[in-house]
Amino acid sequence: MSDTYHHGNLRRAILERATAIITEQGVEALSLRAVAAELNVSHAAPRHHFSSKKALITAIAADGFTELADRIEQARDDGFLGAGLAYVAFAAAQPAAFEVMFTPTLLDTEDPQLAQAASRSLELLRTGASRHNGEGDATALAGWAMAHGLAALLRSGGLVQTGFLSESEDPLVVAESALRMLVGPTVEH
Amino acid sequence: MSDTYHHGNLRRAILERATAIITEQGVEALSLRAVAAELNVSHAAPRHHFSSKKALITAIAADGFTELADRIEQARDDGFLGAGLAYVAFAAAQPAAFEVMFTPTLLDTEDPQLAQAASRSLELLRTGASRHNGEGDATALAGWAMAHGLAALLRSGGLVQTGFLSESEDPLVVAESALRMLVGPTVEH
DNA sequence: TGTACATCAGTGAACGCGCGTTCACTGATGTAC
DNA sequence: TGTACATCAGTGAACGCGCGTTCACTGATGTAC
Repeated sequence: MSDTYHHGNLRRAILERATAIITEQGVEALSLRAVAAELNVSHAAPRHHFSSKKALITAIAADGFTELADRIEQARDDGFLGAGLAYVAFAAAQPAAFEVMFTPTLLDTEDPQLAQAASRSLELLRTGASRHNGEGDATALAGWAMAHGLAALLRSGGLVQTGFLSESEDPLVVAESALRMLVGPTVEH
Repeated sequence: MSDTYHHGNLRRAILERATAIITEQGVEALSLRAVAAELNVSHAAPRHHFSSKKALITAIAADGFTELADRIEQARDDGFLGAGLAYVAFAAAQPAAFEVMFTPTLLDTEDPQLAQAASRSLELLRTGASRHNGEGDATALAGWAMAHGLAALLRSGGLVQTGFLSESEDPLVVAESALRMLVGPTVEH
């Protein structure tokens, strides 16, 4: 594979390397040239797949929103709690995408793929949150905020650093008990 | 002031310009040279006040944590709700600092000023949240997460864009009702 | 089955640019005597 | 009050670097006939 002229799946490989760099060193550290170099490909090669750096980041965000939507959809039977946990689990699994998805200065917000994926997942978040327990938008908003906050603080290391969460605790368990405070002790489904 | 050789308070001026740039265009757009140029000062001048770009960002974060701590302290009589609202209000007032405070890749985490300011405000967050209503760490964690999530989503425009929040609504009112869900209908203080 | 050709995916040299950093310097300020 | 001097805060030229982008190119692939 590495000795052929054509890479085979350079587009996917670029997305994966870029994601890894963002995860490890943050978006500021991302450069097209570094990605190309790590893939042993000329620095002009990525241009056939992404017309600019912003386009690459936008694609990462769009993929992220798609995966997030899929996860929420899969958790739809678990209503509010399911949606919230799916959100936190997604952020933990895809920290790079999460970092980039909510930073509009990095994105081409006009991009139709991104716009569609984003609105699909936010729509699911909204309806999925209230479907099974008749909660209103206020609860959905509170749940989104809490899930988002948990995800962001987990990513930044804030929770562990302050001792709110010990290394050994499962973030999802903590997330569940936090989210439960919003819907009361009622047993769901 | 602009016609003297000495600027007078270049350090403060740099912090302010840098903060404005981050607020308007994100951290990625920040450069020492651009800040110096906007202040009509040679590009080497900032070095007398900040030894590197990271040091500048670290100073912004440290100032941010100090202001956050002050705000939480002032709201201490309002317990959990006060701390949460102070947090959201701070993020709304100082979006640049907020953006930078929880992105460790941008910071010199060894910096003693930063470390001290950060731990002071997180300590206040923790104790302030539980002081007046005997809530445990679980509620404090949930409150922090919710406040952080609200702040982040307000900053990214996510809440308005998805229609969860209309342009005319006061974010703090929304934040209060969301935070209240965590402590129940009980009237405080 | 074999040839011609269009298309796609890569190369590698070159560009200009803005960046952070270094350096020897100079002007302004404050203090000791 | 005046002079000498240390210190501080700025200047401006120069550095090397990595970046995104452009361009003419070439190798590989797939399809029409």
